Amino acid sequence: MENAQVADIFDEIADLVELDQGNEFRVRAYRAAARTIRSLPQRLEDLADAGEDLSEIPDIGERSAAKIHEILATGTCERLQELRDQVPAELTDVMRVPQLGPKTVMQLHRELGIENLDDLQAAAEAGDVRALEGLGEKTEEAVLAGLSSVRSGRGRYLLKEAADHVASLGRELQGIAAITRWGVAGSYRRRKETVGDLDIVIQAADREAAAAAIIDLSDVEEVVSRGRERLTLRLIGDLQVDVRFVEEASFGSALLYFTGAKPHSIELRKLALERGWKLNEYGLYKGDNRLAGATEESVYHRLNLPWIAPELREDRGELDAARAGGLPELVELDQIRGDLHAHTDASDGSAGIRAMAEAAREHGYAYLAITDHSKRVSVAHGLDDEAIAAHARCIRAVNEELDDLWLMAGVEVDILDDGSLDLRETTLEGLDWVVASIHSSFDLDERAMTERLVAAVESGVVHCLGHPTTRMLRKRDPVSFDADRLFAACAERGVYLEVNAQPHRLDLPDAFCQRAKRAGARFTISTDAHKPSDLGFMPYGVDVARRGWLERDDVLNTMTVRRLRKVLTKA
DNA sequence: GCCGTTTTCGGCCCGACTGTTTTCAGTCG
Repeated sequence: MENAQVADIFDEIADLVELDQGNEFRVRAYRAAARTIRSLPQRLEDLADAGEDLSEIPDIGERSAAKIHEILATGTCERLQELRDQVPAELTDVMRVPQLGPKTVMQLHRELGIENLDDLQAAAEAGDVRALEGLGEKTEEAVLAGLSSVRSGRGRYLLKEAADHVASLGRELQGIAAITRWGVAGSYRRRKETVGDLDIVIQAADREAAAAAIIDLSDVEEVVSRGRERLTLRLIGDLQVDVRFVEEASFGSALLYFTGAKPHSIELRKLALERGWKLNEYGLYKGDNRLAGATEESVYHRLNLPWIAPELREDRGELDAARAGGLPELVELDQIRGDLHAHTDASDGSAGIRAMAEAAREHGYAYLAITDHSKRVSVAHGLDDEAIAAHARCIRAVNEELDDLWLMAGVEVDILDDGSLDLRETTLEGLDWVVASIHSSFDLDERAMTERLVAAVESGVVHCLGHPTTRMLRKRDPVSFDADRLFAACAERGVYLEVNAQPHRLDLPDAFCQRAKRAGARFTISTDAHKPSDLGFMPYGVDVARRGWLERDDVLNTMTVRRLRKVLTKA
């Protein structure tokens, strides 16, 4: 069993305990355990088999260790079953309605018999919600609005969608005279693959004037709440924006606090407490005396830590690494020297070889791999052996005309159900660069899928595994495979794992990057461009890599063209 | 439920805002 599955069980217990008894500390303990389990470098199953004491793991005590053993042996645990008997499982959906926390949900359950979203909708429409003690008309309206938002599946936005909002909002904020300085915090700043809302920290000479001007912006649909410190808005399209006004001396501590992630902030506050200080969004305090706060660096520094990049702030080991002086030097966008996955109109792209090459030159790249689909992907007009060979001749002819760009003749070859490849070995051996990917039979069981992927890795003719989990954000779950086995195979055979930069893919996901790196694997970051402008997706791939702790040397396409040629010849 | 150079009990990060309230609980981040 994978760690992620064990972690899911702990998270479900946390959800149900929150409803059942509302002991927030116990809930937090279960969630901390789940988070730790997810980011554990080793498999729990292996540790258990080796007779390791699981309670030695941070955030895992005697009781959680016992539960893990039980889960590994039986696939579930008694505590979870008990909770499911006591609390209707669907109440956790009801908790996702904004404004409804555990207390209110249990009150609705007790007094109105509500067990799921449908019950809640009916009760709210009948006016039963407002009749309850402590609830009123406004709450009922908020519930109805929240229900439609939960049901429509809105709630999380792709990072790129959020970036588009930030760009337009930014242009408008720039024009407001009362605003001295602003910055986006939250999961957007941590470059998470999807974001729920935008957190913006604003320093303003005149808060009233700034707030009034912001409310007046054309994108704003509704003012959700408004106080002296905070302004919450809903934009057209439903994205929620939390604006926080801060003084100059607090700008850094506010940015730090609102960037999170929450567990990272809590750990920092504990470090302050250990020294008898207090950390909040206004600064780091010793009594009434502010020790730091104007910049993030000043706060980290007083806590005896180096500044930590936002992408790492997930409480996935970054604080221990920072204390030990072992933070990674994260890969940066300007270190990328080429793109190793791109399509043309020979398969399902929309531009010719030359147009793609031109676009790569505009990005300042030294190389671009043209990797059209193989025949199995018939909807994409995939190419057979003869067509691929002919296409490669075209690519090389164009390459002859270019003196500042290596246009690599490649392919994205399909991995068939049994792990064999969709083109002949001799065809693949004649190419500069071979990406192998899955585009069908996503529902094979873990064992079969692992065999399939490992077979491709061990074929000896593949350079890189394309979008390894094949997930589509908000649309398709990742396929299941034994990650440790696959990553070990990649490390051993020198096959690169692709971090696909398509905004709806972002695949390999960040947590897998971290694990694969520990296993000794290496990576590419590529856009999978289907038209020239798609080469601009590269920043999103770099974001994922940074969240996955990857450094320059982990990423093949940070190499100069000379080194790249050398490495590929050797392989 | 976890944790410990305040150590086996009694803590657990901290503040803003709203709604339904006469002093605060609940939710959110």
